[in-house]
Amino acid sequence: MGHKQKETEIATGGENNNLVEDLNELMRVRREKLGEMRGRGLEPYGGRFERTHSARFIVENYLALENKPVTIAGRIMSKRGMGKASFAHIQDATGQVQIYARLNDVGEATYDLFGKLDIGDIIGVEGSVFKTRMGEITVAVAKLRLLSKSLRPLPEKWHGLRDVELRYRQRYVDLIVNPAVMAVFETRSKIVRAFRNFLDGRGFLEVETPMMQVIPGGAAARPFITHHNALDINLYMRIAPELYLKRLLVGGFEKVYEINRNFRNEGISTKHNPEFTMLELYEAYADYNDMMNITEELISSVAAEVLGTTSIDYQGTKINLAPKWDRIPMLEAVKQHSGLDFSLIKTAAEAQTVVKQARLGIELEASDTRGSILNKIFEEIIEPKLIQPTFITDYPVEISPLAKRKAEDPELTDRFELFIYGREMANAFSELNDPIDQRGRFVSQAEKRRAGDEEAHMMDEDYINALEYGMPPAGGLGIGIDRLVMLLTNSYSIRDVILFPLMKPRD
RNA sequence: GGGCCAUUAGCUCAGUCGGUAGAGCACCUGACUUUUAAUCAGGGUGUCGCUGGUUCGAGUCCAGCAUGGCUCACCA
Repeated sequence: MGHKQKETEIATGGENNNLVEDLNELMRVRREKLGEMRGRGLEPYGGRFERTHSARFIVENYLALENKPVTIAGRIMSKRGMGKASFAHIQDATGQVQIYARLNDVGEATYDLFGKLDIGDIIGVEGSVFKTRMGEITVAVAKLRLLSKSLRPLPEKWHGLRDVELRYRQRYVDLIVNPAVMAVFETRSKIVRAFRNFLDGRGFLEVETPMMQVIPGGAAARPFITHHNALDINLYMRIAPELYLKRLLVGGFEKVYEINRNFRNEGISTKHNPEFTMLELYEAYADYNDMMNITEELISSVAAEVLGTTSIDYQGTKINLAPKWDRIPMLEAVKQHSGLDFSLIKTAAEAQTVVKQARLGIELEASDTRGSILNKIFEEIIEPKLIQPTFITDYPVEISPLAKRKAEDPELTDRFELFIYGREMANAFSELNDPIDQRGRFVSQAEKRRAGDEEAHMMDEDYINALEYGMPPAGGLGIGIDRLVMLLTNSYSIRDVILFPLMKPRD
């Protein structure tokens, strides 16, 4: 292997690059070509390049462009040399187009350069549009410029990059060789834009609230901790923007929303990434019924706008997103599916006994309350069955510390969650605006915390302070953007809709 | 964190009973002036994830570790 290293040293191209790297044959050859080009006065990393057309535009507008000059740029994705003429495909953001170089047309210097080009190199091409004998729309090269020399070989041309670990770790390669991946992220962008358009059109104001918080509130989750050096204090990455957005309602904003990242220090799975994107919106003088209506309209209209249909296929299951969606109170859903009538159960002790007798296979803890037991039954036996969009309403107060109690039953709240394909897609409620009740809820959460529940809410005195000034009654809604994008792009894993999902570092 | 599975060339993958490393693409050399997974002739480019162990001999068997996937737990 000694001789290989010596060659590598020679092959590194720049005069001031004396690094001896352990390069394989493929990379060594590319560096040699780089050095050779520099030696002939050709700069392999070009600058500004003005294009007149995109690949797709040329392919879709052949009649108008036949024999017309075009200037395009992109990455070489395939190459076929035939002696004194050569073909290649170049790819830009819109797709691929074939290019054709003929020795007689371009001259020896350019043809030689064309021959030296590798798959992966980025080039600019000036030429005219024609159709080959086989009928493929092609740009006949007149001038050629190397814009970026690629030093690493791309994955194979028809299997592409399959190794999921490499795909996530080196998303840039995934995007180059797997067009479907780029399409997913284009759709994601369209979905988010459609959300904003919808809300802006209804008079909502987009705002930004702190990502770094002194008290991480608004959800039950373990936060990430970080440190501010100058202040010498620990801060938490937010688990939700909720309490800040509601402070804005106190301040007088009446319709606000935020689409941004939340961070939760919990497990990673096909449905969980430590950072994920949430839409939260708040509307003063509205309630959770208004939130159900807006959820239906938002999701169905975004699907119609981005996908052109409200009837989608997710992992082989047909899902109909057209309104209206079922609205079922949790008590009723539990009664239907388990036969247990919680309206007759008044205490935690009764609930414990009844659930054990029913042999539902649900594990309970001594600390479980009537409401948390009800929720466990729901999550265990009903949630997975909610394939078509379904609102489950009226959640127990114990697991809803920020939601308004139902007027008819103070043990329940004016809250719903939306389920599609057995997954929670949205969570919303009539916001609790009674500062005294809110303080009581925080106090009982703080007790849970003391008892070891790391996910229980923390007391937030400033939030209580805000409520004491008076918050208008309001409806609030949260939608998990990543999960919605998964649904609308038929993606199996959340990692397929997040450009750079968190991966454990190598080594 | 538990269980199961995977890790071999740049990529996609074979590798039998433990006997000293294979294919396709890519790449290199040559031929070819409208090709289409271009074709034809020739060339194998490797720390078999890592560390130990068993063995005359380990890609293969055993143990530990690492990374990833699935799954359960936790969550959105």
